[in-house]
Amino acid sequence: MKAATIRDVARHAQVSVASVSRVLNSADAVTEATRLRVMQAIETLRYVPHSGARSLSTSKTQTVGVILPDLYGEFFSELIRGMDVAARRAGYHLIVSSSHGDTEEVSSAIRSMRGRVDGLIVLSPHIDAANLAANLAGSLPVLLMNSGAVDSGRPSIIVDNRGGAVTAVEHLLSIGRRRIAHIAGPAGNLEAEARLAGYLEAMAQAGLPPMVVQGDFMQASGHAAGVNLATRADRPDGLFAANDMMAVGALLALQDAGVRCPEDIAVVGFDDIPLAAFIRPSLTTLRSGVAETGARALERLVAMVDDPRAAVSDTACEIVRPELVVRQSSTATNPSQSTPARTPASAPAH
Amino acid sequence: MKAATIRDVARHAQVSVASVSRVLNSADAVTEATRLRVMQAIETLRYVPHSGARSLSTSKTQTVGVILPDLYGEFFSELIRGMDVAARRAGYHLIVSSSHGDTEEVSSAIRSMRGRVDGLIVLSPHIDAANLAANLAGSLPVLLMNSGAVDSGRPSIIVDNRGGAVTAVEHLLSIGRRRIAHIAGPAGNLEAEARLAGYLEAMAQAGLPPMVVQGDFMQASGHAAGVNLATRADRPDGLFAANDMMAVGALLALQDAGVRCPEDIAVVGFDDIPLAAFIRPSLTTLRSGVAETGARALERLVAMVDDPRAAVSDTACEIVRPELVVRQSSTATNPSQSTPARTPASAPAH
DNA sequence: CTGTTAGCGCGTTCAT
DNA sequence: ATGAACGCGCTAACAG
Repeated sequence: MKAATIRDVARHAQVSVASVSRVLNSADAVTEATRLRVMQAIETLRYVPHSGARSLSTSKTQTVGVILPDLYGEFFSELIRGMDVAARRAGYHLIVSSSHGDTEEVSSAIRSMRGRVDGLIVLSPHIDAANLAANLAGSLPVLLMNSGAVDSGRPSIIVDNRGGAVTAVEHLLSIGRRRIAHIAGPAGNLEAEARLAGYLEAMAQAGLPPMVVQGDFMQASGHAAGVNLATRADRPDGLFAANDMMAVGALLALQDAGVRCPEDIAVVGFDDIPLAAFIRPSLTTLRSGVAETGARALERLVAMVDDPRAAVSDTACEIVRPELVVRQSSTATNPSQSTPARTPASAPAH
Repeated sequence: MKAATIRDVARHAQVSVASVSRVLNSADAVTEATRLRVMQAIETLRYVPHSGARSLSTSKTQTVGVILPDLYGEFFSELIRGMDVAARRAGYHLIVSSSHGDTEEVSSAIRSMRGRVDGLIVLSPHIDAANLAANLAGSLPVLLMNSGAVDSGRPSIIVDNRGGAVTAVEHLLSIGRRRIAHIAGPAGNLEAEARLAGYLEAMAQAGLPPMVVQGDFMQASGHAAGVNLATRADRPDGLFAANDMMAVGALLALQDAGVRCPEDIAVVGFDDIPLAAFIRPSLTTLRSGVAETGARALERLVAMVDDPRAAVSDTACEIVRPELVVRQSSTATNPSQSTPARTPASAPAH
């Protein structure tokens, strides 16, 4: 018992396939009589349109592909959640594809998307991967995220990582911290590098020596860095981690080592994943609105898909300025230099 | 400049489309000479097969759909991550569809999948939604998850929620707790109800009166429940929350109210989401291996898709027995009734 | 208002 | 070994 096709319905309703198609998705005038007969046939045959066939005919899949480097952690889940709500609002489906480490995998993933999606959202924090993606996509609309290529001339959304990092350091300075360390993200990752650059810039600006520990965005590396920092002779009194996961890892390591936060060391993360508000002390961080950004990305891509003109005219690189969210982990302990707790402050423009 | 089709390649290589198709995906003998010419043409034309057209022709999409009630929280992100790795390993794509509250939305979502996927994984914790899904899918293979229908005769994977709940309560009893409360999940949710049933059963077994506070699986409801419990005259000394998110919410509320954990109240959650290990005190919980279960689900579905015989013979309902993971939140404080910390114990079979 | 027909891009017999 | 032709299920011109 195979699924019924439009022809089965037509035969059963004693009409042509065109008429069936019309009652299904056309505003074209159709006699109420035939409309009823068709509906009746659809009902009894339990007919459901074959979207694959429809896609081939209309060359529209109502689906967008999302290429991700990874799927681990709350950052990505929030991102997908944001895209998902926007997608269902626009009547689109979402096909996710992750774990694309090297360039080769990314290109293969993109190729396999052809004829399957109407557009692509590509998250590629590695050099060239973004442009590569845009090229490989052929005529498919592509929206780049966090590609680091601010002036690529391609539709993209990027977070002001450098500016956010500067804000983080300035915040730590404002509560009297001077020995500020940084846990960096993985080398080669454009976002990690931009955050490192911002940190270095702000430290230099303040005339302070930088103190960088290597990490890889994962919680474990943050923990290792925390252990490292806790036992140093020149233990820092401030810490800016390149993302929240590492900040949390460091926080736990410091606490286990008996270092108090924020008294002994104030900690700032990046992303504002939900977890940041749950741990104790709650984590000061830079909120980039992950879910909202994901939704925004999908909306822009859909606009490009729906309107070919938008696809060519949209050459904008939208920049998301992260917002400082002060929580317990960096609450001022020195009354003379206090910062209002839990009051989000806008990040300065850069 | 539109994308090249197989015909363009054929013309450019001076061969028929059949030959092009052969070099692409057939082991059929093809002259090395023509093979080279075709490859050459593909290269210069930057030809990429149109998977939509291929799907229509082969009636195989190499894609599976995942229908979820929600996409919020680490539970679902872990689930998708597990499915994603299994999918890419099997050469399949993943199309996710969430936010399906009522039955109507679920049915609509399933309908829109026809002709787009080769099979469906449906997570529907509401009554009938599961069977509904299986019916609506027509001839599509469907794998049900956490449907609560143990004996539906349909391929499914369900967690032994009742058994896990019993284990949780028995654990609390084993460390000397007697006034054990439960934060329940949303009414109508089969998983929540099974966990509640297990709690009630274990309490009755121990001859203790139940104490249930209503929740909805979200962190906020756990927090509210925590506030409630903290101020009660008969404040409990043990707490079993229907999932980790609520357990964490309750934990924070209790701490803010000055109630110590585990000294004053021991807490146990359910799921073992990553967050459970990060908070302090770390959370004792029942691990169901969310990512692994997701991967397993996808593998079974793919088996059904690849082998029609499997699709009919596979009528098994795989049961996942959650494993107790003891962490700080329930570490025995009474030396005479200690439980080894951080040593996972197998859940008893039921 | 309705039916016929030609594609959409590709896989696949069936001849040659 | 290779090519011509048909079909997958549906939409959209074009006639009638």
